[in-house]
Amino acid sequence: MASKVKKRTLINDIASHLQVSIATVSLVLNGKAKQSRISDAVAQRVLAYVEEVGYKPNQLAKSLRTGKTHVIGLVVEDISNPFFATVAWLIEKQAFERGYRIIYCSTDNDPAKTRELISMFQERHVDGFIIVPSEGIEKEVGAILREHTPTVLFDRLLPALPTNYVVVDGAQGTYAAAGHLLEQGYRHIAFVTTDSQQTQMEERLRGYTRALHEHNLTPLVKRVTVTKETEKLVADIQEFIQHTTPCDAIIFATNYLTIYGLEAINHLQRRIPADLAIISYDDHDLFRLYSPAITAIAQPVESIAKNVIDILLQELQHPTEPVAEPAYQVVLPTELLIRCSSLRQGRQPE
Amino acid sequence: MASKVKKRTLINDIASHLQVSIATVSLVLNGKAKQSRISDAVAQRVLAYVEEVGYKPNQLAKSLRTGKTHVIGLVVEDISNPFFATVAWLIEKQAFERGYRIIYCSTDNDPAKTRELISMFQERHVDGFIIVPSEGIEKEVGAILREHTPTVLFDRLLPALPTNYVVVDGAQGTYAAAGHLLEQGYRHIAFVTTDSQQTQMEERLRGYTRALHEHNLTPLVKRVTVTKETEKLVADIQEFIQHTTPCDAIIFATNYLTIYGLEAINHLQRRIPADLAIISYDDHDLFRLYSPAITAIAQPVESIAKNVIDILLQELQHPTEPVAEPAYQVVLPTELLIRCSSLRQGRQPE
DNA sequence: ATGAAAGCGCTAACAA
DNA sequence: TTGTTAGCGCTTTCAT
Repeated sequence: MASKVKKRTLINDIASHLQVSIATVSLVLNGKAKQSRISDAVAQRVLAYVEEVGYKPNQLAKSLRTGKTHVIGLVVEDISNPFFATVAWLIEKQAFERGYRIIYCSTDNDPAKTRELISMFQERHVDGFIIVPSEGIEKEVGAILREHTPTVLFDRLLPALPTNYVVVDGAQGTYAAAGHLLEQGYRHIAFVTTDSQQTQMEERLRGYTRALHEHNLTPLVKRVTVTKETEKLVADIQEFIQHTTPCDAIIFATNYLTIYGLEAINHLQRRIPADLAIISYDDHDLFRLYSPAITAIAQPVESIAKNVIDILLQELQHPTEPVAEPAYQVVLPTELLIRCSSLRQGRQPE
Repeated sequence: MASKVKKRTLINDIASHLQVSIATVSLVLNGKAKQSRISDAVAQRVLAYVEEVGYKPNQLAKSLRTGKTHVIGLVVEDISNPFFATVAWLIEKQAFERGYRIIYCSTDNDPAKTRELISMFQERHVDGFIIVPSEGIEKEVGAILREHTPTVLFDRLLPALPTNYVVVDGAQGTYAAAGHLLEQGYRHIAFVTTDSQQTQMEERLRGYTRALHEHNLTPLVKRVTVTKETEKLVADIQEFIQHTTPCDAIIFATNYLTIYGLEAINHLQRRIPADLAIISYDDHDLFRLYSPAITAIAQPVESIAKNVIDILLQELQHPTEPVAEPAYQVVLPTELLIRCSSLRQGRQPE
């Protein structure tokens, strides 16, 4: 032994120093002094000494023993997307206050990576899951459910699975957005979405389509193939805009599609909203700042986070009997934030 | 017992099913079959059965026994900042490939929260730390060092502590930026920074100041108080711009300061770069997209991530003797990405 | 080449 | 009221 490493304090050290048994120490530390009728005097001495030496129980050992880690696994699509970052942050904050820790990871919407992450979280024995499910992971989520690990999905759901979830009424959002554009006099409204079949994307498309049909207009839908090569995405959108005539307005189905769309529109030198009106599903700091400011269908991030964590903690504390019908399925409304990008020339928001 | 929960497979189940001892199973699973001279036949049978039933060792028990968790704690200032998000993502990717998991948390630059997070990571027995230190946590980091837990700081360092670190030469970055503005003929160049005393912020200020002094110009420095209320920040910058005359160029010391600055400039209806040239320390997707595109002092994110993880894994695998001089202290260069916001009218980048 | 057994640090049932 | 002790699931030494 080259250098003597300072040994960490153990529960044993506490007990022997104080001349009490380790059970006493453990009980006091876990707030069970009263119910085990340990004298206040002893309890005080234990607490004081623990504080003094800064003793921290080994969570690994504790978790192994109790089967509880007080850790929640949060699996989102992309933690660098402001929407997920904000929701994750709010969830973390509230969970922390109630004694739970969050560990999060991004799936990049890749089913294989999602599977790997779920598996890793299971190995680490998370007490519960919060998942933004990518396509094709019904089996894995089903397995979690079967083990009765409390789980809440958000942003989108898996129709085949009876789970708790918190989602947003995207159809209502795009329906309102299209309605707003129609009211402004736009008639050739396109919708740019991804090639994903996920529920939230299909809902957004549905709201748009319904609005157009009600006005006897033909939907103009572009499904972009999602890829890491952003240049390809931009080029794809650019080509769509160029070849779609007439087209005087576009609703983008996600905030990043809007960003690529703005780049495409810049390349084409079209003016917003003079040549082309723009609305983004999901807001972004950039949209407030952009000139002109971009109209957005905002999602209620605080409410999403609050519902998700409330449901999960409820399940964690009072596990529901595994019945066919999950107890909590929440659908929240969006809010249309009208800014300059969707207004006829000369008009002002509000 | 209302419902029988399907028991998870244990190493015991594997051993007894295969009629071998648990030691054999463990050895095979940990790749020590050869060195323990276990027959290939047995090893194969074990592997096959483990695969078949999908057995996963309990990491909690494993870690408790070995003292290794194969988890690295990553403590950054704000995971929703694209700079940290990108570096974190790159670090995670490389760590994952080498069998390590990352758990990350944001400090919001709050020393109390930082302490809490470090403490939580220690309780969870992370094998190593990657830390973006907020001010006033020398004591905590010192304690980690004393326990010989491998640690790397990045983005900024703690001058009082002999640690491994990976930082960027911010002074060189702002010096070059100021030089570029001077070359473009700007003479009244301001510098907007925060009230933080952290090394990276001081370095950035130093580079700017040196450039101006070399040209016998007076530095115009604004230190903004960082706050959650973004309106206050914007108003603060706006007031500074309004009351600083003459002023024909500004270097912002962080990307978010630039974003607030742009909002302030919009309010004031100043044109970029006709009325005011702009350069941002640290790039951002938005800056490429903005009209006009914003010149930025870009940090080498890939290189930062690679250096950080290489150093940490090196220490994890071959712990250096705790000597006074830490082995790895890396300073990386920045790159000035010249875009339209810093060019005299009519000129084009490149 | 394989098995028995001693812990890692903690909790909680049971004894005293 | 407090102490003793049997595990939680795994790794690894040592004996066979």
